[in-house]
Amino acid sequence: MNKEKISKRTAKADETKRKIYESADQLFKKHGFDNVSVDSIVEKAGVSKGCFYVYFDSKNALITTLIADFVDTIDLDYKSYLESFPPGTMASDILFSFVEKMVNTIACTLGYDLIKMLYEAQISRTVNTEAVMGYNRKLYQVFSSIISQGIKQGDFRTDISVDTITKHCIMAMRGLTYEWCIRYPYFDLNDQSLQHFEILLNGIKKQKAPA
Amino acid sequence: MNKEKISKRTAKADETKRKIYESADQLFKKHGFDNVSVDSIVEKAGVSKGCFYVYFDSKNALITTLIADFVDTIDLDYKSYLESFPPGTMASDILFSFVEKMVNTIACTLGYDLIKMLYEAQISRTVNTEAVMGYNRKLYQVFSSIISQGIKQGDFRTDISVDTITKHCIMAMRGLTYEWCIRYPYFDLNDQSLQHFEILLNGIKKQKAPA
DNA sequence: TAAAGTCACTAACTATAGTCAATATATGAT
DNA sequence: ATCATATATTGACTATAGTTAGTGACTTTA
Repeated sequence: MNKEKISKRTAKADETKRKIYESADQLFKKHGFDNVSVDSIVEKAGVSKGCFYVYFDSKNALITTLIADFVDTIDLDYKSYLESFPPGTMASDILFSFVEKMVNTIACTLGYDLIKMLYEAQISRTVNTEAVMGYNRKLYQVFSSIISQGIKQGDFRTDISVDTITKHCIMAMRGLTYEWCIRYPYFDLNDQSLQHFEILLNGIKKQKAPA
Repeated sequence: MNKEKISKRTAKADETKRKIYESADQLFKKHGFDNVSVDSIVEKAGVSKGCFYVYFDSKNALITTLIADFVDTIDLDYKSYLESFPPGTMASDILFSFVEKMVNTIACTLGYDLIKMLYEAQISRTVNTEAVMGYNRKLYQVFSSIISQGIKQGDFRTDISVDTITKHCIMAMRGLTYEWCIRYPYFDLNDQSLQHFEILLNGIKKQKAPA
């Protein structure tokens, strides 16, 4: 009976959750993830600590929610970037451009602190990062369509499924990003990613007809 | 004047450090990294908490020391494994066997808990993991010699340096391991690694003479 | 509209990593 | 032997994430 009802009570609850979320967002942007405590978030939001844990399972969970919301925007941007290529463009060219686009987003738009936090959250597994690593993430569709195109153009191998190649590519990108995180700032994500994908792409392309 | 002197004092200090190290090792093996507090370690070792922080910078630092010690043993094992191949074996065959060997070591000998802890420690960067990720790690030499052999045998590309290929291979292995950590247990490290290296190796091999 | 029930919220609590000023003890010089 | 110095060690302290029993406000039901 009490489903979907916007009562005075639920309205207040939504407002409380929003206040916590906004306060955290502002504090994180100002001081960085590592320098903001739950205490400072709830103080700014004007609620108690226990209240925080009603709406978020953990500090990491809140951070991951923030990131997941961002990822959604990012993936939409990726999608429109992909659609900006004129039909008939070689898939391998698109792939390289797209890798550069991703690298730029990771290193510049999102930035080291945020990405490091996300990768830490992912591996600590104290929080559900499905939105970022789930195979239904829009990013997989974007990659998938590039690979499909390469196969249609007769340039890519056909003995491995589109789905499999897609997963290996995204895993490689994640691996590169992890390496960037642990070696920062002594690792040029752009150079290394392009070099790595040159090798990987070479392994995905159909071999030239043997003699 | 007081360098390298084994006095009653330094002997006791060494003994104290060893006690902490051993106590931690035993407790970690028994309860897992996540379920052992610094308090419980110092209690078992019979020293104070402050004393712990004289010998180890953090709990993570102690864990990483334990892991680094283990890694040393592992790398020696890798080296002797490599030397067990008869001269003239194809480098690409060695590479695949070696990947399987590494996967087995990671998943079975070391195990999920330990690897997850290491990867968390690496990315949190609250501790120096040079021993594991430093380019002077023995593992790089082992990989390097496989790649060199492939080039000598005329099977691998020569337009990228041995050093570069080595780094990309190890980074790929690290990426696979990271993926295993975040998707455990729904990710078959063995299958995925072999499949991934099939692609990567394909990209490293010299193309068959074009028609 | 009054009682019963549900839900948002509080604040004091625990657990645990890490710090630091004070203390105890070994060593070296006179 | 005695004192001064260096160093190993202590334990009470802070900081911070997360828990929980309790309270009061809102909603439903009779």
